[in-house]
Amino acid sequence: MSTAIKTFAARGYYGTSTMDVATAAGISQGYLYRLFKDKPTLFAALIDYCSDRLRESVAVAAASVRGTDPEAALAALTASYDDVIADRDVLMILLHAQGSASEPVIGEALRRCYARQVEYIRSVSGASDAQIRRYFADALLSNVVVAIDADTIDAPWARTLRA
Amino acid sequence: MSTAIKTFAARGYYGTSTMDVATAAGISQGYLYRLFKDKPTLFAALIDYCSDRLRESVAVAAASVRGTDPEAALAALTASYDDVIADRDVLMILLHAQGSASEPVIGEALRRCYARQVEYIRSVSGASDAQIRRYFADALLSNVVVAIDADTIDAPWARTLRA
DNA sequence: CACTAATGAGATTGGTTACTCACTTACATG
DNA sequence: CATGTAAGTGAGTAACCAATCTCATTAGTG
Repeated sequence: MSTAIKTFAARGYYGTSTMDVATAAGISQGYLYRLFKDKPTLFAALIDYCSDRLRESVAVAAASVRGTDPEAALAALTASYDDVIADRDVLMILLHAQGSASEPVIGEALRRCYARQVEYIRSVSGASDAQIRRYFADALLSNVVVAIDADTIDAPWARTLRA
Repeated sequence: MSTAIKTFAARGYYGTSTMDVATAAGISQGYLYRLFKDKPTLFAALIDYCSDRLRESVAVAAASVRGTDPEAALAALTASYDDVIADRDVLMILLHAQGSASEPVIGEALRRCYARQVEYIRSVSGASDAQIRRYFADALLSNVVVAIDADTIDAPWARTLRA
């Protein structure tokens, strides 16, 4: 499962063949189709997996700030998000998923992921709509910074985009 | 050029064949390879085109707020950004490009686009790093909302994500 | 031991892909 | 008219892809 994520993370849904995934996972392509109905279903399963990882991370961070005000709680969640995307794979899957959302099964999985995340964050932080929106906006900017390697570039524009 | 954008916008770099693009543009696939060296070069050209569109849009909005304070200027720019992504194609190209940034030619084009945009916005608005970062974070959230069709969904999480 | 179900590999199929190339048309300019 | 060249085509090729089908191995059960 995590090998599949690594594989898809590199070149996305369309850019990765089922053979690539099977080889990386050390199984035959045929067996892959016994484990998953088809390619969209496989990719959607990876999104669900990433969704779980994100939720776990939020849960851990939320436990340590129970009872504080929403603003401080969100700050802690943002910090934990930066931890999750540090390994770059979960992040890239979500990023690629956005581009493959026209595939129905994938689009649904992605919307499920966002829905879950928004409501969970709302419930543990008690934040307002505007605050939650800011949280996601910051997270998405972090995504892009990592995706385009702006975090390793020493230029004014890159320094501006990262905090 | 704009037909190529429409085509790639639907399924991204890896999900769109050069044949798809040629057919949509009403030319033969062979001629496409006379116009562009190879597939990555073609896609990078589209990114440059989108970069130009974005810059134009910023230029127009900036002209009408010359001399005001940075905060108000940025607000105007954000509004103009929402106009640009209204047609959804430019937006989708940029979104897909993030997922194809591992392709060297594409990654470079994308970084060029961001660099240009950041510095241009800085120069016309005089905004601080933090303000510029907020501008981009908001823009990226708008991107995602459109990409996952959250703007047409009537659910609490979707309403939270859009302003 | 015999029977069955799960787990796995390999070959195959029908279709698509990026990219090339030999060839034509149209339009110049001397 | 001749000659050069830009604009354009259609048929290829070799590789690759998702998906399925067949066959071998293992494990468990009675």
